[in-house]
Amino acid sequence: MSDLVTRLRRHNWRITPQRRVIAETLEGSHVHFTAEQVLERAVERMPELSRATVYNTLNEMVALGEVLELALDGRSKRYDPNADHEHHHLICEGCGLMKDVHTVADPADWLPGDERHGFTLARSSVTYRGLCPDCQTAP
Amino acid sequence: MSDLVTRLRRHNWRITPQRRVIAETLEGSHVHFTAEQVLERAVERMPELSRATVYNTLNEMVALGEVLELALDGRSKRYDPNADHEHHHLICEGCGLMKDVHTVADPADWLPGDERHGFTLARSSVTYRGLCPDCQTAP
DNA sequence: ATCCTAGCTTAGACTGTGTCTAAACAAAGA
DNA sequence: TCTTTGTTTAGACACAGTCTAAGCTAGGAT
Repeated sequence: MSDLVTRLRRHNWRITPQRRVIAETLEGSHVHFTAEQVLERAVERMPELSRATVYNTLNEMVALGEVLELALDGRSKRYDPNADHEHHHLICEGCGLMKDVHTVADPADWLPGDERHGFTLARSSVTYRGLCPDCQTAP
Repeated sequence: MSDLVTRLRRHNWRITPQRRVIAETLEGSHVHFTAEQVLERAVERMPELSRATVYNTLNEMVALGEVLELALDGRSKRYDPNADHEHHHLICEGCGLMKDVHTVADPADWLPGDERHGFTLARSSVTYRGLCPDCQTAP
């Protein structure tokens, strides 16, 4: 049973068969898929599923606050089902591998008041880039 | 005289009239333009400038390490001429306004060793999101 | 059970952003 | 001047994502 589906249901959001397949596909992997990758995998379980439904559904899950939308490379967006845990991302510049990581404190604490320009801060995210163990040895 | 042009020249990179106009357009503003915005403004000074040259030139300046490419919203990339100063970004979720900010320490210090998964860290960037003073009062 | 309505899904057209290609052009050195 | 190398150009192309109009489905009202 998908935990994401449970969270989505709490919003009184109809869980149609299509939406269930999409949510389970997203959550079933430990990497963060693009919309096309979600479509590709979800279609294996529901061949008539359309591209538009995948895009619509991902956008709605983001709007509900249960999925994070990551725009990290300027190519395609990636979707992260762990919106309920504060975390950040570590990306390999060689192969694109992405891992969730946790910092020792809230990044907002490192932004002094005179650097806030009167903004109210809602959220902060840190992106770390480097080379994963595989890409260090075989560049 | 554009400081970015000076930095670019150090790479033995030919400063053609087109490249100069593009670099000066980028640096002349305190906001971070998209490629299309650079084109739009640069064309006012050099009407025959082509779109391809703007994209090529921006990509080359990024490859030289003198301009940062920001992929923050999944729509278009933005280009930041201040690649020589370590800084981060504060974005208004209302109007999209983006400001450069400085943290009190290196974000890499906040990622403990057991969260690095064997990666070598090259760079870190923090994105703060919230509402700017204008958008707080007039949402 | 049937009908109605609201919302969901679909295929495909469309848009925006960026890349590629082939040809014309410019500059520097022999 | 001629050649070589690198730059610029217009337009075709590719990819990611959105929109539209039509059909479909589920659930409530009768």
